[in-house]
Amino acid sequence: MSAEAPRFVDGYLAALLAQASHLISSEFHEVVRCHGLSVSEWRVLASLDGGVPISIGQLAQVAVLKQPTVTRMLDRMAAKRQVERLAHESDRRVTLVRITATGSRTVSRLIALARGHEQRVLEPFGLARAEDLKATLRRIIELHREPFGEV
Amino acid sequence: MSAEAPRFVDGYLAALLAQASHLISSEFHEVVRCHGLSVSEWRVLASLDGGVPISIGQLAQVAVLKQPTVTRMLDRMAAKRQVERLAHESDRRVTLVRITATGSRTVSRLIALARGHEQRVLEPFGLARAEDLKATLRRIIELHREPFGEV
DNA sequence: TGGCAATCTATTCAAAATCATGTTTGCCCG
DNA sequence: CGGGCAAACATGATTTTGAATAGATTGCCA
Repeated sequence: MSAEAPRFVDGYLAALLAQASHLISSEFHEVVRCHGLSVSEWRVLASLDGGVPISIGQLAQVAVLKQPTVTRMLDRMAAKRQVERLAHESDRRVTLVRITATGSRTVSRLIALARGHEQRVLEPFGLARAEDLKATLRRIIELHREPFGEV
Repeated sequence: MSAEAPRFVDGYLAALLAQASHLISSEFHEVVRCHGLSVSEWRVLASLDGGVPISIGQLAQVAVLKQPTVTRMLDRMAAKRQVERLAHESDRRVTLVRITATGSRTVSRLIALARGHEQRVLEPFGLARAEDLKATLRRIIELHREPFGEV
């Protein structure tokens, strides 16, 4: 019967997003480590999956990392032949990054596992509510991405 | 008319959560910095708001930080008289942490601003959809919190 | 066309986070 | 009781991160 004063963080959207993101990601990051990748490497490879080259800046945005972090990580990952840098055709300021066949093999396995994990996470909510959640998140992202964060 | 092959990360829940969390939080973190706090300090103070003492472990969970990080941060914040450590009555392994009056004043201002920011973020979605989002996030958190993460 | 602001990546270096481990306290059970 | 084990926080060593900045290239415009 005691009316617990609700904590600010239990109702604050940013806190809920951070907490949910952290809990869900952490679970899968154990799998990632078991496959010999760091969390950041997994993010980079997952972001590059599909084979379409993107710039370092875009990669940083998608992988939720800072540009200097990505630059350094690419050095290591290129040494391991997981990714490769290539020049932009018309703009020589830009360095494009592409996943290699080696990197692709690695990340394919992990993506399959990630899909399985995601499915287990979303199972209690049902398809409709799961899609609704994703749609809302996508809309939030769309509304808050850097004004000119086009592809 | 070209059917773009959808990127994995555009449909992957963990990626959507991370991206949304990052974008929303980052926006407000600029305000935090302007008030002379680091992002982690803001998280700690916001987590302690309300005045109820909690353990360092709990604080780490709520603030989405590791225990050693919190321990060291508390040293600095205690020196600035924003928080204080106190002993647990019955279990001397536990260190409880409480926000001070000073810390409370600081965080109150920020919380007011955070509520304003949150409102602007959620405005495009309407009250019902906003509450629905929060409810889903809370349920995800509940389902994935450490088995015995009781208060 | 020359020059200047803007854009993009690399680099630097100090601060912060993290892993592994140590220390203290509590708990359980023979 | 007391030894073994687990929990909670602190600490030490190392890695990672990030803000600031440099370097290189491009776009703009007078």
